[in-house]
Amino acid sequence: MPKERATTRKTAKKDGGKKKKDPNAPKRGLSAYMFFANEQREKVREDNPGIKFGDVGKLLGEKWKSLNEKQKTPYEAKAAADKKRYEEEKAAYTAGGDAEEEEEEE
DNA sequence: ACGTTGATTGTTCGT
DNA sequence: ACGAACAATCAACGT
Repeated sequence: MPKERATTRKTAKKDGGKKKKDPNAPKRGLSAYMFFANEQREKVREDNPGIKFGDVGKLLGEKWKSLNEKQKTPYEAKAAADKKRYEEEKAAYTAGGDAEEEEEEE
């Protein structure tokens, strides 16, 4: 079973991240929801003037799933495109090794 | 080979 | 600035 998610990951930790697994930290790409929210956020709020995050968030989630695969397609497509972006970092991250320039000193 | 985990992404709103 | 519900992700790692 899935573990409970309290949604409290560490966002934007301190710069002095000391315990990171990825040396280059190839942040993954966005998620379909991210794109979906990017477009719906306006619409949702527009339909619910005065609505707050708590409601918008739930509203968004409901609609998100309400979409047909076809409707999510554009979002998924972006997600995939974004993932591709990440793929790049990951590639460099994996390729990295010794012949890679890296200026990260503190 | 398979499964788990962890890390991450963006929105809104308020404090 | 960040935290929290909302959802996806999915790549790397471990066994």
